[in-house]
Amino acid sequence: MSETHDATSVNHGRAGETEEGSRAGYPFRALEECAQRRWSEAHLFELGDPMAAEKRFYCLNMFPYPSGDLHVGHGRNYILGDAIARLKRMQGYTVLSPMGWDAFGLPAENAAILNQIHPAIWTKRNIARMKEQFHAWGVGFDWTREISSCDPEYYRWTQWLFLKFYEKGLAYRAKGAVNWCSSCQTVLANEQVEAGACERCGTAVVMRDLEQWYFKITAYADSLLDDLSLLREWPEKVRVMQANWIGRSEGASIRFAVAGEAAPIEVFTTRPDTLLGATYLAVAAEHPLVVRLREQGKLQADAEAFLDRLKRARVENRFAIETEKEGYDTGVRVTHPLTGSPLPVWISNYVLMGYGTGAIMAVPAHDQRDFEFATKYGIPIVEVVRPGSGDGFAGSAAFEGEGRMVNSGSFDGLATEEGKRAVTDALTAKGAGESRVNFRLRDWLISRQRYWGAPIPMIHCETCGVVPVPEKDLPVVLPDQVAFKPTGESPLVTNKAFLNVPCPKCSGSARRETDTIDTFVDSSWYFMRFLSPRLETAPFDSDAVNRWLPVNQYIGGVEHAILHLLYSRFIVKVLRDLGFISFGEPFERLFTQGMITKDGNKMSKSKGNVVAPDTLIQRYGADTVRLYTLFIGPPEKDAEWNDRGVEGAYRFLTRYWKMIEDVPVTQPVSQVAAAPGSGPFSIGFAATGPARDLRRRVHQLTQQICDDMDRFHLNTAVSGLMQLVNSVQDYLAAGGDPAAVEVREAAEIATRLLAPLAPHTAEGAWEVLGHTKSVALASWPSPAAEALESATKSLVVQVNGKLRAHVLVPAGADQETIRRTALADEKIAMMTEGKKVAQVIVVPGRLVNIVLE
RNA sequence: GGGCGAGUGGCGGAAUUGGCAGACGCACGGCGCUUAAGACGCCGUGUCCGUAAGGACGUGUGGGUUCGAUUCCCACCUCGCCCCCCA
Repeated sequence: MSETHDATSVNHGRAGETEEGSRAGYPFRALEECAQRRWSEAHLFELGDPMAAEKRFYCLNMFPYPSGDLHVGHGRNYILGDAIARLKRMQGYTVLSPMGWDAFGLPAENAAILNQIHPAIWTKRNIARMKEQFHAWGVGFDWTREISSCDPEYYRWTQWLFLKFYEKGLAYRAKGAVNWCSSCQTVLANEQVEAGACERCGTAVVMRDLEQWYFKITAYADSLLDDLSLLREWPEKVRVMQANWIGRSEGASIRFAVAGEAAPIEVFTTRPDTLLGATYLAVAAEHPLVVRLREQGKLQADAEAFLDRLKRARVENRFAIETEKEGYDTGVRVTHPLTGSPLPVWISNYVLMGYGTGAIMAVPAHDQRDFEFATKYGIPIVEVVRPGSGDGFAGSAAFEGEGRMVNSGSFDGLATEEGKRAVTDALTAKGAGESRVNFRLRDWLISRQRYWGAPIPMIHCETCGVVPVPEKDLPVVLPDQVAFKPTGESPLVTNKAFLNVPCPKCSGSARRETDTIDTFVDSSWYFMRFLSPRLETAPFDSDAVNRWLPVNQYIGGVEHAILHLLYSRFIVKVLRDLGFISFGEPFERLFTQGMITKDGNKMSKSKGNVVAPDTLIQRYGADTVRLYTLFIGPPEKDAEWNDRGVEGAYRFLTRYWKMIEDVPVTQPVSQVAAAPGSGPFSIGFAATGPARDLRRRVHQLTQQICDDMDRFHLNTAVSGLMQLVNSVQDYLAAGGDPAAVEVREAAEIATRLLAPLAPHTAEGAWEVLGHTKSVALASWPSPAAEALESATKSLVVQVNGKLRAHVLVPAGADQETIRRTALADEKIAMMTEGKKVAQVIVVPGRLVNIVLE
């Protein structure tokens, strides 16, 4: 800690030296420079040896994609995290608050294509710019631990992760349907598809089958779902979203034998009890049966036209509320597993290949979609469930409720739950099905035909097949020299030196995998790398990681509620099962902050409503921007930015600074109070009078602000601080003694409470108050019990629930005293005169309610 | 269609467990300071009636529970977000 610095530095230059000569204010610029120099010299934000820390707090903001300029909406995230980190530090924790860059990704590559600038240079430039902005905000990260996912020393371990997954059979290669733009000749992420068209060129996107790499996240579906219950300190909303995404449902798997085919059609249903009501099967256009029929030329000519139309419509209508159901009878017949009767197989657009098996048994009487389809195409409808009371299937709509089975032979009379079991048992006995749990979650497609990502560390050998790159050869370095113009293959194909390598197994000629790893993999483990960012022998130091994780507080946008947070949980679980770490969840407490809007819209460059922090910081100072950002509303909710509101925050800081300057410089209260033998009152706090009232008020507000901070109610913590400063001003305006020790104490408490929120100003104020150590390391205040004490208590008196009077009673008065005092009140006595009092409710410490008959 | 939120002054919002609705700030109005403007300071500011004292009403709508409801329950309306033919 630096103890020697120029104590007068912050007093130079009073306000007003900004562009607006008339503006009163405070010397925020000098304060910022002084405070930031001080933090940096003291290495305040640096963790040092992670194993040395006893009381630990890992506070993490989601690392950003370095897209360039940050706006005030981004700032909210980091200011919030910084405030929490600073709070925890003052509360005595050793805090780890690192920052890094999710630096691989598409925008860099698009910039390369558009502006002829290499993604690496573009990314580096943006990182430098954003780092400057973090500094300008006074956000304190441990920059000695900075990481960037596009550095070979980082992505080497992303590749290592891939190899470990591959070894355990959790990474595999398979054919899959992907979004394809025929004009750009490239695969698109779902996010890049806008209204069915390529976001860049507007060409209609089509689905195309490609060999892709997958991570087997479905193997962890159960534990990802079950462990959500351990995440008590996550927002309910996020847990629900993840549970829905995983989408567990119980039912049965049923196989229908296909006439003339060896492979049966397998369907999943949650209502096996309705099996006897099934009158047809429907399959998705991409279903293997359809593919097979096409290959064998068994489809009529009009079928091709139908499939083509479906495919196009699927893409175009992906955002439509409801699409008209369409079908095509394949002519194929399957056998009902229980009755043996033939059922037609239709292709329909309402069956999705991405869910279940891509085939359904259709029960028109008991599923609305099937009902609409059967009605349209004249397919028979058979009622098999009848409710105990109320209306069942009536012919105008499907009945989807529960009841007793009918028209189902020996199953008739069974209730829905019994029926499900009985039918499933019958199927199992025949070898035509069994009970089954189905998940909506699909395996994670991680290959990208893109340049700016970590190369998948695999080699394709003509003789040995797919061979992993040996661990010792990592990283597989991404070459600089490639052609960026999209061709349908990864740009890496264009670099022959990269592409052609000897096979690690047989040394024969082989080709590198040219796809890169989805950047979501990069960001699924970075929080562990921060503990040992330069380690060259492993992705992370297991001891340090086991000591510091799970992350105590994770902060980020709710838009990551599903993918990033689910993937991170998955990777952590796998690493635990592989024995690398000892914990199974990455983030103990999650906070998802709301968006900042402007004119009712999300801030974005395209909308032109971005509020840049730079000019605001220039004009009002970083602390004003920080304070307003926190004051704008509850951090978890969206909030509307209002430039006028910034003025209010500035005015407050100016008033606060004036208060600090007006406090006579004597010894700091904390030092006097720490003198031997001095009790709380021995340094001269008044026992009664305005100074006593001020002190009580200050400590009440301290209590409120401490609670608010702990509960993330930073908006009300700011308002509490405003009230604290106001109460000192009111005291002085009423003729209170500025030299009173209560004023000094208030100034000191206010400064420490302000330190996490407006750190530069608080740092300077602390110095003005005569302290030599940084306020960032001062102890967090707590209210003094004796300061909160009061001889009397004001209670509310209601008559019939309506506020009528206030009465003053001695603190701790018993119910009878309170009751008598209330009834004796002049106004209350008038109101109750001549009326019968039916009841008197006394809530000690709060109110009295007199109920008249 | 399903899930999750949210509806409080002119605006952002406050109200730990059911207990003084509108804290704090913005904006606005008045006054002071100023030649003036700005900045700053003081006062006022939910609606209606009233000169005032005071009173009535009031947290999306309707009902309920309660001595007491912004808070709990039921129904409805509106808005936002997410997943969307999930079998």
